[in-house]
Formats: sequence, structure tokens, C-alpha cells
Amino acid sequence: MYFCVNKYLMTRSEENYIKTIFHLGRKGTQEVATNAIAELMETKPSSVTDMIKRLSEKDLVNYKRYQGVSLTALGNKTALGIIRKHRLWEVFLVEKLDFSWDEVHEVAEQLEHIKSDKLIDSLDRLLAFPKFDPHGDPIPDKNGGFKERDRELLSEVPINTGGVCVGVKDSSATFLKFLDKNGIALGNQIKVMEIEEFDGSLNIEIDGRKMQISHVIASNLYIKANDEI
Amino acid sequence: MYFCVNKYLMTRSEENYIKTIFHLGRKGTQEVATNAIAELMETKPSSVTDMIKRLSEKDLVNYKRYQGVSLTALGNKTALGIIRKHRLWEVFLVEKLDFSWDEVHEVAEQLEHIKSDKLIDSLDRLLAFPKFDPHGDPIPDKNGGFKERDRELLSEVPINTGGVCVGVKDSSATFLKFLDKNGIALGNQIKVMEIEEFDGSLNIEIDGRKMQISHVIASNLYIKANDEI
DNA sequence: ATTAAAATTTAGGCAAATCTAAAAATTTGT
DNA sequence: ACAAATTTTTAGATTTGCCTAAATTTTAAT
Repeated sequence: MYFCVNKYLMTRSEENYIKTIFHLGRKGTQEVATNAIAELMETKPSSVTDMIKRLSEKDLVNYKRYQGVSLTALGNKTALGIIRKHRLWEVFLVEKLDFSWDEVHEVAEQLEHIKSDKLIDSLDRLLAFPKFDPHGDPIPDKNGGFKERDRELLSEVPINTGGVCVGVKDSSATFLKFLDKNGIALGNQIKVMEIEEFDGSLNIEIDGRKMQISHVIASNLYIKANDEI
Repeated sequence: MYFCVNKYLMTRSEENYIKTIFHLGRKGTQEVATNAIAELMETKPSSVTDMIKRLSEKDLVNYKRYQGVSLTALGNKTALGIIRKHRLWEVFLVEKLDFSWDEVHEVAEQLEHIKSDKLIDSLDRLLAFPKFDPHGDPIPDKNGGFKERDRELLSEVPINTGGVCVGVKDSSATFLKFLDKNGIALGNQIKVMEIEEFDGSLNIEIDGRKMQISHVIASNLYIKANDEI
């Protein structure tokens, strides 16, 4: 069956390209540009073209010269499988091995390529079938199904809105360490008290404590608005 | 520092060669033959020669043309690091993910190449610093130190000797499944009742139950003789 | 001590995945 | 619309890790 061929005969590099194309494809519904892939993967456009041709032959991407690239249904399913593994391993590292949320990415990048259905399904069970990773991103289920959580950027909500912090947009170690240092974590109750006109910085109340954060910070924090009563 | 260079810049293939040379080097204290490596790794002798040259340049093996190969101190330390990872992952798979002892090898072969000191030390802690893997083989500690357990092949002990089953010599899935089917597991009390002169098969008592096993089986089971009182 | 057999190495090639430099197609600015 | 700038692709080279076939060295046999 073709799915298995793809799933078990893919190289690490092919998997990384598929994952990158998936992430870039989410933003716009557009075809993904060769240069964009090259930049994100820190490689040269010519290398990207080479790989795209190989992926195209394996029916993982749709490709027309000079017209960018998009995932086929098969490519999409493959990407979701890799992302599922990545995020489950991240949960494992945080929950079972006491990694902090800024330490998990690098190791999960390696672990996501381990090939064993039994392994990943057992891991899922060990972790009690988590729905979100340590950064608040959703974990696809066995069949690749996943629902984006209903959430908004803190920078986009009106004054007086309160909600629970449920995710970060930028999950770089730098940003995550900043959040740690300032006592901001998933699960915190956040309420927007005031928005500074001059620079867009926000006065917020976070778990009862008042603080000020820049617009950049707010535009990288997701909250789920509290249900109105 | 040179050790780090080696540890973090080694390819998967280089690591596999080092591991194989380590295992072959244990048996005799002899230099390891090119052909032996090729056979165990299911590759061609010419490929082995290629790789040995590369490993030699990295100071991981001692090599003189036509004279076989042996690990340097650095190579040995590297091998022990990989074996530590392999065996810790095996314990994890059995203890935490309910794999059976015949299922762990293939996945551990992949996991052993993941590079992260923090990961492996945390895993060690999660598992409560196990000293032996699911097949009874010793797990090297952080510094590569490990002690072979005092044990003997069941086929080598005299009649009336009793002991605990502490390991298997052959850890192929075939043999392990055979043991499962016949209710033989690590921790069982085994006593040799009689040895058949004709074919060397043994009548044993295992956890109180009597059974007969062939010489081949007995020569792949390790026991630790009961302390005399 | 030669010769035959076995083990090992060399030579030359191939595929994956990358690179640089140059060519081709597309997009943009006026 | 057309030249300039940008993006993308091609061509050709490199490295890793493997292969086959041929040559070389070592070992074993008579």
C-alpha cells in the first residue's frame, strides 16, 4: 500500500522538507515559494528545487516549474504524522523528563523521525492522549485529525477582555525564556486592562498580578476568551 | 574538546560500525576482522575498509592494512555511550510502553542515535537508574563504567546446580518468543535435575515446574548460581 | 617453500543531498 | 511594454556511504 511505502521509506531530509512545506502552506493558502523553503531550512534554493523534484516523483507534492509547491493529500497526511510525533515527544520530554518548554524543540526534531507505529501509539497512551503540546499547539490524532483550538492573539482582543493563556505563536527558546522570567505560563488568567496608544503596549493583569508587556509580546501570546456568563 | 567533536559529529553509520567493532572485540581480545564486520553488518568487506579508514582518521580505531581493527580508548568510550543509550531505551520500552522483550531491539537501534546528554540522563533517572536491560545485559553508567554480572551459561553448570535466570546470550526475537511460549523469563528459579548424555538436553525444574530443554537452549540462558548457605 | 585459497584492499562507479555559478523564467518599476 | 530585478532552475562538482570487479596481501596446504 502506497501510504506505507511513503511512510517507511522516506529519508530524514525528505521528511524535513515535507514538514517545512506544511508549515509554510498553513499561513497563506498560496503555493509555497522555493525561496521561502530555502530560507526556513537554511539551505540554498537550488537544493530545494532538487528535493522538490524528488518529492514530486513520490507524489508527495504538486509541482510546476517556477510555480511553487503544495502538498498532495498524501504529503499532508505524512506531514501530520511527523507533527504528531514531534508534539507527542515534546509532551513526553516536559511531563516525564522534566524538560522546560524552551528545551524540547531540538531533541523533538530528532525524535520525530523515529519510525515505529507501536512506539508512538504507546507513547500517546503513556501520556494519556494529550491534545496539545507544551506550547499550546494541537496534536494530530492517529488519523491526522486535529482541531485548531478556539483562540486569539492577546494583541487582537479589546480592552477588558479576560481569558486563559493557551499558547504561544513564537516558540523560540528566547521568547519562552522571557516568559519564564516574567512568570507568564500556559494556564494563567490574563485580562487586558489598558492599551497604550503610543506604542501599543498593554497593561495586563495576570493571575491577579499587574504588569506591562510590549505589543510584540502580546502578538505572540494566544488566549482563549473566558465564556461570558 | 576532542571527545565532544567525536560524540556529536558522528554519523549514524559511523556509530553503527563502532558498536559492531565493540561487540566483536569483546569475544576474543584479538583484532577484529574486516570480513566479520561486513558479515554482521550485512555489507561488503570493501565498504568496511572504506569506513575503517575514516574511523581511523578520527582516532576512533587502530588500523593497520590487512591486520584487522581495534577500538582506541576514544572509540571504546563512544561505543559504551551508544550501548548505554540502546539499553536504557530498551528498558524504557518494556517498563513504560509495555513492549515485550522481543520487540525492543529494532526501535532501540533507532533511538540509540539520538544526541542529547540531558535526554539520556533524564531517562536514566525516570527509570530509576537500571543496571540491566530486558535481556539481562548490563547498562554502562554515565562514565562508561559497567560490571559484567557474575553469571554462567545454564549448559555449563553441573547437575543439581540451582540459580536465578538472569540473562540470555542470543537475544533474537525468535529465541525470546520461544522462551515466552515456554514460560521462561528472567527472574525464574532454575535447577538442573539431569543431563541427557545422548544429546546433551537437560531436565530442569523452573519455578517448581519440570521441563526438558535442548542443549542449544541451555547454552543461551544465563543463570546466577544461588549462594550456598 | 611454493602454490592455492582466503581475506583484504584498491579502483572506479553510483545515489542522496548538498553546494556554486550560470542560465532561464517571472515579476516589478517606470 | 520593456528593461531591471528577483526568483527559480539547470549544470556540474563534492561528500558520504555504499557497490562490483580486479589486484594485492596473508594464511593454509601439500
